[in-house]
Amino acid sequence: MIPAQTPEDRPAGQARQLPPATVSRLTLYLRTLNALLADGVENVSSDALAESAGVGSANVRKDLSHLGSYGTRGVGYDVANLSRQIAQALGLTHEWRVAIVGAGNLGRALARYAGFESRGFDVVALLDADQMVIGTEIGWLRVSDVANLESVLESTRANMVVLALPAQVAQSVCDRVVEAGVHSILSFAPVALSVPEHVNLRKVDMATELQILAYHAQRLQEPGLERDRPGA
Amino acid sequence: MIPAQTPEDRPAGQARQLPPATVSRLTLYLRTLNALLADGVENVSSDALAESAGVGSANVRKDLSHLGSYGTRGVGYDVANLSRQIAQALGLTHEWRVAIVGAGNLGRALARYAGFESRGFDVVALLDADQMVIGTEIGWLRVSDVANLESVLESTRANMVVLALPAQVAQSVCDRVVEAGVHSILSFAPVALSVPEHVNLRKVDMATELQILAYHAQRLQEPGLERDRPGA
DNA sequence: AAATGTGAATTTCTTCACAGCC
DNA sequence: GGCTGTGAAGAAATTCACATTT
Repeated sequence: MIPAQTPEDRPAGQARQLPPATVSRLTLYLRTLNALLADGVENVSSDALAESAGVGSANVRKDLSHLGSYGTRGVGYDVANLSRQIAQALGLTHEWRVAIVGAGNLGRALARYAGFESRGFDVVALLDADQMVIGTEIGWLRVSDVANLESVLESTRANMVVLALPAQVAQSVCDRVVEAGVHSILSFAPVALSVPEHVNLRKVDMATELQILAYHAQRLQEPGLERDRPGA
Repeated sequence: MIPAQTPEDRPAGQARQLPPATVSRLTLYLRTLNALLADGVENVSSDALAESAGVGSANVRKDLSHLGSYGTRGVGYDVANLSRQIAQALGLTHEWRVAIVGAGNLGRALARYAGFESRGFDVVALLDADQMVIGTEIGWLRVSDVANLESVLESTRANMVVLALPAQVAQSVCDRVVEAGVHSILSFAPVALSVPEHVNLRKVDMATELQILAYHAQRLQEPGLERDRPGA
């Protein structure tokens, strides 16, 4: 009978489900907005945002329109307000406590990465399986034994986990993390992990990125070598 | 008008431009195939590949069909052959020499990351601006002075560059890299870089990934407006 | 005049479903 | 029977273009 909810229905600022492509671009806009904010800039156009994110301006406007109408025609967007709206839509007003599993080269680099702290992500634990590493201090954290994963997650109330460990052990640690009730996982392990439906898993894979570059590079590099037909 | 050219036109093994989404999945299939190869498995079905890459099997078949018909109906794909075909399509038969700029935590982690070497990417140089770090050995490499970027890129014949440096200096180093003739760049700097048309730039951004996780986590966590209570 | 917000058109990507081959 | 390869259908994302507002 009554439609579930018309757009005007929802409390201002409470967007319904955003398209995935939009979500990832919103993070880019947010970064630009925060830089502008630091510079004291008050207004920004969709064109300027598009430029700094490397997308089209119509795309920016459509993305932002999913959050509501926060722009002013003829003027642009208020930097401070839009930054706030995006942060809220992305859930960055919550407190996120991140545990990093794996204190190898990558895990250590991540633990010290200033970008996390400055964006509202608190690194609350660093764990490893190597007895030589457990107990040492890295950054301002003491490395915990991954054998105690469950209790560390609980005592630190971590609600996100970053996996920075070898492919061989990634799945089993991942299972324990899920079992322990953490449902947001970012994996750097070069392997596909399987998780239950309700778990959010994202992957970052550096070798994959290089391979994609290789594909494009190769195609530029041999423009017409063995091509029977020159040009289009 | 006459269609440009039919698929049968192209020399076997010389694929036409692949859709971007396909390229990134091919890297996943390749990883699985190489693992199977190491295990001595000879055949694999699109279903099995789909499972290990976390996509649908029709998607796998469509992706692979862009390379040509390398499967056998009723049987599946020959692991060794398919691995070779994908590697070739991705341009991994070339020799890729990677220079890493920035020997901070992340740069060091990348320099030691075994995943690169094992996938045909040769890390040939590591550069930094810090006099305390220049000249020290990390992994197999001696850290060079980024002031000599151009000559290092030339002498090592690097054809890819990984940027692992702070946002403030990323653009200027990026410009020098492009000017020096390297057209494939993977950036870990949390900033949008602008490059000429013909340069391939990819970005990996850890803070962005966490923000996307935060968005999804928040939605699960939100005390449902019209959501069922998560009790099951 | 300037720039947003948005339906409509377009392109790209995914999924379906089944013919064809082993 | 089992599994690939692929047109056709469907869904998602992007781009266009312009009415609308300041």
